[in-house]
Amino acid sequence: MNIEARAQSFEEALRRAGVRITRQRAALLRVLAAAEDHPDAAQLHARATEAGAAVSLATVYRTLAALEAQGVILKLEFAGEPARFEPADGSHHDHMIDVETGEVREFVNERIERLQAEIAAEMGYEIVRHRLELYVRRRT
Amino acid sequence: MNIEARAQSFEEALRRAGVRITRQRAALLRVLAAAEDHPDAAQLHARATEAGAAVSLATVYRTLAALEAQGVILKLEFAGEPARFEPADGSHHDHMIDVETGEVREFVNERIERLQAEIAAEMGYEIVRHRLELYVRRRT
DNA sequence: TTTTGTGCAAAGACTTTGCACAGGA
DNA sequence: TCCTGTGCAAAGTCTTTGCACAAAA
Repeated sequence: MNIEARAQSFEEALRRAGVRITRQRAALLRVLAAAEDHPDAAQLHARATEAGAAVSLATVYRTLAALEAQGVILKLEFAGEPARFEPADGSHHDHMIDVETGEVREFVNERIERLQAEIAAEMGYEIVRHRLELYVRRRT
Repeated sequence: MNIEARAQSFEEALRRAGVRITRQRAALLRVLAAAEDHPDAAQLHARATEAGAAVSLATVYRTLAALEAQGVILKLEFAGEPARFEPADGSHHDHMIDVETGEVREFVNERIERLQAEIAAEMGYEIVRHRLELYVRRRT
């Protein structure tokens, strides 16, 4: 999905929620749509500013909250750092964080997903959501 | 392991680190050793106070940091709540959080552990630590 | 025009820290 | 005695919010 199309789908999601598309939000949606990493609120704010669209940090947080409520972005809360955000288009995946560089990589493993569901079921629960993060170091 | 024995092992760990055992720390270690749930700093503070041992919240945080640095307790950072702590005696386990009640249950699954290591290895990494949390709801 | 959004600064939640005094070893 | 620990309050970090003004629809 290209950047503009993704930004459009963010706009639709917000409109669906009865939220207005303002200059600030439009700019922020494009910054988010273009992000290939997993930026935090401050980084998104900086990128929007850099792109010439002044947006206050408060608005960044408010817009992120609205997008998250609509389920079009995901909030990632890794250990000991500010929350990061990513578009929620694709399929579910988990994260691997390089403790040396801070780089985040995504991965999926069907077997792990299945095992999680089984474990929960055995204990009498169903999974609402889960969080699996591998903090890793490059092998030498 | 009974409470006193566990508290003793905490003391030893601190002494090994060249940390003094003060009245406050001794009290806190006992509160921690007795905890069967996964209390946060404020709860530990309240329990110590209730037990008649006044400890400031700052000291609670400082002592928890020292214990964590020694590896005898683990800091759990679940989504959207203050950090919780648990003794690190037993074997490794992951956590299942009931989103309705906040109750935390522990579980282990050897297969998931192995799969995680495999995934990391395939991508050229080794795991430093990991975090697996299932946010669940009781099945109806 | 009506209603929601924005920016700012203040407040909030959790955690850490500087400093002067207290108290372990 | 010497040096670390303690309590307090202040500061720090990330995030949310009240309010008056601005701007979508």
